[in-house]
Order: sequence, then structure tokens, then C-alpha cells
Amino acid sequence: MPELPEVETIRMGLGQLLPGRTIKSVDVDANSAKSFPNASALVRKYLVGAKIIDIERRAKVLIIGLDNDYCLIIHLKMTGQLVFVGASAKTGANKSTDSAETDRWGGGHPTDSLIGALPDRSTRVTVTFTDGSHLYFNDQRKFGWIRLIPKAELPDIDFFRRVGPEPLIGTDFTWPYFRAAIGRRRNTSIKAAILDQSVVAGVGNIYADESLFATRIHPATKAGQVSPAKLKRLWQAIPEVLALAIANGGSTYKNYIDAQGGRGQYLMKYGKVFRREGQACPECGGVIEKIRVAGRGTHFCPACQKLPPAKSVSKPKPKQ
DNA sequence: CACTTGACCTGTCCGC
DNA sequence: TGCGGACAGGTCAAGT
Repeated sequence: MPELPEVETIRMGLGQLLPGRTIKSVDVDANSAKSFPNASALVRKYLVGAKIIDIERRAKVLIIGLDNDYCLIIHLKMTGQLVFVGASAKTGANKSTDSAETDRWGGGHPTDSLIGALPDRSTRVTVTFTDGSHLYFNDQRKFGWIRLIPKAELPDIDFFRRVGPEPLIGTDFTWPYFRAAIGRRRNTSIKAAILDQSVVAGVGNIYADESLFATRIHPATKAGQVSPAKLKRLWQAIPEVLALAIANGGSTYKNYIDAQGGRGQYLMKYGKVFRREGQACPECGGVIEKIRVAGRGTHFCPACQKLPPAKSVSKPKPKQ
């Protein structure tokens, strides 16, 4: 489940590994055609012989810039991985022997690999460079995708037209902006509102739950019922949580690994509620619960994060 | 337009 | 042990 911090971690890793390399070939798995639509025609025309210039990120999308004014755009969705393997490296050599429970929380050394030899059953696309190194796009559930487009057309892609401001880059994610964007969504839950990529780019299920815990807001609170003080605190907490996650290599729960197969440490070190249902709240000692909000599994502490009181006693309570 | 739900996929886990 | 179903969650299309 790569969210902004995981994608940014991959971006930084690939930024150290890919620029300067020239593509020799690109192979798409026969049963994974949707992972890279129209690849066969595009590869011959624009990819073979192209050199990688840089790696950028917008929201949860990676943009691999080529020296021919085209770029590869990649969305990992839930289970996508991008793993670089050098020409002489043996994958799987340092595959972790930690228990599954440790894997789950991103334990072990950050450079321990979570993967075996590549390509494997989940490999959808393999990029081979002229120096013999490889970039593997693995995606168990095939929701992720790779596309090739001219750089000039990037702003025209539907995803980029819709997506909201970056919370960590630039000056668009201001308090007045956030207050207005949430205000437009006052009748939905605050969690649904911050998961909405047009409100803020890059927040997914993990960081939504952690940001709402950090601000003591019940995830099911109607967006319009969050007090201005708490909303402002949430506006501050989102970039703080995301930045701390980036500093810790993102979060590994199940599938996420970085560009060299390493895990993220954030959830184990700093995670408070996500996937900790039944455990004690680190702040108050109460029991963390899991409910369903905005169609997602949602984790929170019922003692720390209370719904605001109902407006009227004569109105029936909202159904749980 | 705001908002919700289902579809896209596959691997895993849980209950019978 | 096998088997069916629920679940995981990012985004878009289609629904209310």
C-alpha cells in the first residue's frame, strides 16, 4: 500500500540508481498486458536506446524522465513494487529470515530484502539496461500501471488534472485552502475527505488513520463538524506525519519495499493505531478499535478520538 | 455538484 | 484437509 512516503522513498532510491542508464529492452509478462498498455509498440519506438535522466514524484505517481522528451509514469496502487537489481547482484541472497510478525511491522534491518530471486510470479514488467542491470515492476494484484507519454502531456493526464496540492512541496497546501477544501466536503467523514486525492495529494489509509489519531479526531466525524482548531491541527499534522514517515523509509505492512528491497520502519517505530486493533492505546491505555469508515478499515482509539456531541437531542443518533 | 458503492485483481486468512 | 467467502485498499466509473 504505497502512499506518499513510500513512493517518495522509492523515488529517492531510484534517483541514486537509474539516471545515466540506457534501456536495452523492456519485457511485459504475457498475462500482465494491462500493467503497461500498448507496450510492444511503445517500447520499440521510444524506450529501446533511451537514457534515464531523472526520477520525479507527483502524489503517489512516479515519473521517470527520459532523454527523448518522453517519460514513464508509474502508479503502484496497492501491491506494486519497483526493485532495482545491479548487473552482478544476486537477488534473494539476503532474504530475511525474520518471523512473519516482524516482517509485518517492518522489523529487521532496513536493507534486509523481503524478496527472493527476480523475476518472480508477480513480475509484470522487466526493464533491462545496457549494463546488465534490471528494474523489476512487481505487482501481485495487477492494479498498478506503467504508461509512456510525452513529457509535455503530463499535465493533461486525468490523474494529474484532478489531484490536489502536494502537502510537502511548494506553497499550495495552505490553511485557507485546506479549510475551504474540507468545507466543500462537510457532509462526508473527515477520513473520506483527507483520503480524497483532490483535497490533498498522497494520503492513504495508513497516514489518514495516524494523522487523525495525532489530532484526536474520530475518523467518522463529519468533516463539517470538526472544530476549526482541530482542523487546523490536522492541517499541520498531515505534513508532519508524512515527513516523519519519509525520514523512516515509509511503512512496511505487507507488500511495500523500497527500490532495493528494503523495508520501511515508520509503522513499527511511530505507528500508534494502524492495524493495532485490540492493542493498548499508547496515549491512554484504552483499547484500539477497528471500524469501517469511507469503505476502509479504520483504526482509532475510542477514548482519545470521540465523536462530537449530536446537534439535537430530538434527532436520532447516526447509525454506527 | 457532493457523496457512495462497486469494479478492478490476487493472495491470505478464517470458519466450517 | 479443502472450500467458500471476506478482506486487503488506490482510483475510477457509475450509481443515488
